[in-house]
Amino acid sequence: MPDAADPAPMNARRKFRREGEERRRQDLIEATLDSVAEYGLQGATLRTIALRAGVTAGLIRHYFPGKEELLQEAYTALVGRMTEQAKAALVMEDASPRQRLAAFVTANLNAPIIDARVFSLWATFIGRAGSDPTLARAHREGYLGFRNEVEAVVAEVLAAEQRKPDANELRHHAIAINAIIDGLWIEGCLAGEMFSPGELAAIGIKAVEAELGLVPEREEDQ
Amino acid sequence: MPDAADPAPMNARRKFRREGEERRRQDLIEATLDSVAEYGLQGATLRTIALRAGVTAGLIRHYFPGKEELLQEAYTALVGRMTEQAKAALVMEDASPRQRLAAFVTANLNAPIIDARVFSLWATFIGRAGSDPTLARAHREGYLGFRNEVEAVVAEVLAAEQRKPDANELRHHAIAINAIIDGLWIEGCLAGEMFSPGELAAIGIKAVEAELGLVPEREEDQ
DNA sequence: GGCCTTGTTATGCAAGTGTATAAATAGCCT
DNA sequence: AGGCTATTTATACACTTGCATAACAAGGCC
Repeated sequence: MPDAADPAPMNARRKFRREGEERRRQDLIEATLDSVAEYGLQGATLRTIALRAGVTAGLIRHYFPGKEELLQEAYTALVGRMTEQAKAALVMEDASPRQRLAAFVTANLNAPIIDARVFSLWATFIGRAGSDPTLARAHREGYLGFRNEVEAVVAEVLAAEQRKPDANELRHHAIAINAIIDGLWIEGCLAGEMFSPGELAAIGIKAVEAELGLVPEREEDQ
Repeated sequence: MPDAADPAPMNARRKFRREGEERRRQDLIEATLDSVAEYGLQGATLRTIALRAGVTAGLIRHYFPGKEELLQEAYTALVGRMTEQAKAALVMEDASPRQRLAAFVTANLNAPIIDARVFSLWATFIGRAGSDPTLARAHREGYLGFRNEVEAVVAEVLAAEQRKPDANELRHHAIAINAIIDGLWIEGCLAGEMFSPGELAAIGIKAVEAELGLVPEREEDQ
């Protein structure tokens, strides 16, 4: 599509800038995620991605062996970002284990983790995990990492309450809490406008504390 | 392109049987779901679907205006089947509300609802809900129907315990329980072999009863 | 400034896509 | 049994897709 009203030679070769390698790869990956989120895997063609990245399709092959690899790298980048953000909420200094757990739940049930675009991406990719071992492994690792984090905090919380759960108990708590967070995350991503701000987090904290058998805090302590 | 050296008529027209209309549509929808589950939306081409259904691609156009409509009908059929199965566990005569709730949780966390194929389908379609209003509405309706069922049972359970929750309390319980079931469902579908049989259901029941503040039953009562 | 490397564009191609249309035949009706 | 009709197959087509290759020019280097 040449620009119609242009005095300069119509079939002039497109101007371009040379970006650094890392920058270009990053841009291409981001454009890929955008395209997948918006149009799905089928709509994310090399041309669409290139258009979004502001380059022409051929360039992609300069940075990636093929489309498959681009998609895999994009997915890896996505899960990396997700788990990183999620875990970031756990590094609170001088906070009680219980507060850290609550903060963790809250962080996972608000923006930017509750986000329709990220959810769309997650669902699109995870739907292929059943038949794509690469995706399956990427997910498995992310999931187990997340659950281990949960299990660690749970152990701290219970220890602070003088309770000594055995390994299986701990595992079950982690699985359940993980499920609560995942389930609420999905609900929030898919139908965010059905919940008032902070409502999901409040529901999540109450559910998690009930699961652990923690006695509700008094109003003024919160 | 006639085959020159062949005595028998190589290019004989393929034999076929005429199936009833409803049967054919059903077969085509099933073949579509199979194809999507196995190859994803991009891999589910008309030819792939037709091959799986044992017909040729052209026939699809005889039953559906286009691929788009076929996919939508397939998704509608899927969510219909899912919610139907889920709710079926609730129609237990002469069982206490608490037993019915437990049965509901158990049913949702075992085969055939815990199923990698169904999950793959769900994820693939739901990933497009963000940009496809038709899919979004189909999901929304299924989700709300499910949550209303949950809310109804929860109300019965609490009533049986002489507790009178207000509307908001009830809603929050339903949202949390829905999340627990969804989250465990995902974990089971994605990594079923990580859990022993019945383990997810046990975790789910405990979590749900904790959420509702039900006191654990004594061993011999279970 | 003029070259040289290589990031980038442009063009081409074979395979596959959804859709349209024509040809055939299965199976019901009389 | 034989014709009719609508289901089904077969073929064609325009278009898109991922990938390959050639032409080009941006920007560092001397």
